[in-house]
Amino acid sequence: MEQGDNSLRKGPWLEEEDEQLARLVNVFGERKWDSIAIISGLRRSGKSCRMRWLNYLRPNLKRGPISPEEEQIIVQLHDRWGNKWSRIARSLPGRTDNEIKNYWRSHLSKKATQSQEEGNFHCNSNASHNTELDFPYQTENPSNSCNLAYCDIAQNDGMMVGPDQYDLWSLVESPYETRLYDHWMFEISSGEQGEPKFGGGGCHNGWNYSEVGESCMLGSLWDMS
DNA sequence: AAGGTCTCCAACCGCCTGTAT
DNA sequence: TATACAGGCGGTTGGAGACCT
Repeated sequence: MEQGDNSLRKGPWLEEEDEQLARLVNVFGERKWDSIAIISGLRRSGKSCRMRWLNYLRPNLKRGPISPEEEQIIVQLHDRWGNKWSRIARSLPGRTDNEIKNYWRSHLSKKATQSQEEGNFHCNSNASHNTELDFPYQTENPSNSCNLAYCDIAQNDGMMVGPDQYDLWSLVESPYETRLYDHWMFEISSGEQGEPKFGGGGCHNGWNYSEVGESCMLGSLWDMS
């Protein structure tokens, strides 16, 4: 599908293209995709570069089949949010929205249709109140009411990690991170028990949380510093 | 073994939103 | 405030491999 010298390349990525893109992203970060596309000399669109990075090259991506636990989470969150794949993906570190979308279409949509016809496919009350299913990254320590919001922030910054893998305090080591941390702690402490400050927040099993990630993203905070 | 069909998934497309000027 | 541009998102497509007849 290549034409003249000025035409953009399409189709599968070559190994050399992947390497070149990864180099550029490591230098410039996950932003300015059009610029990265031009500088790289890959003759790919910025969108194509972004897609390739997010869905394939990004570190910490999980490979391999979706586990039954992940499937359960997908089903549950889809039941709650519908086709909000990127939002669902935020709850599954290492999985991409594209991957989840594909998995849903190929594995779960039929199941859902069948079960709905049988009247038993729905987020049942047991599942919807199961903290582990709702919030898979909750740690063993319930005294830390920040886990959920913290996890969401990490994912919004493209760091696909859970609290058990990530050093919470490393967030406060640079100026912008300090602002993020201050903002985050403020939002957390502003939420009242059982009364979420943001739409996605709430109180589960005595835990208080708010989905700070939706209103406080690192990208915008960078610009504040 | 060969041809047809199905499944999966990487990649593209177009629309929408947010941000910069 | 208006406009242009970049990025994000969900829907769709096309190709490769698996499976079936």
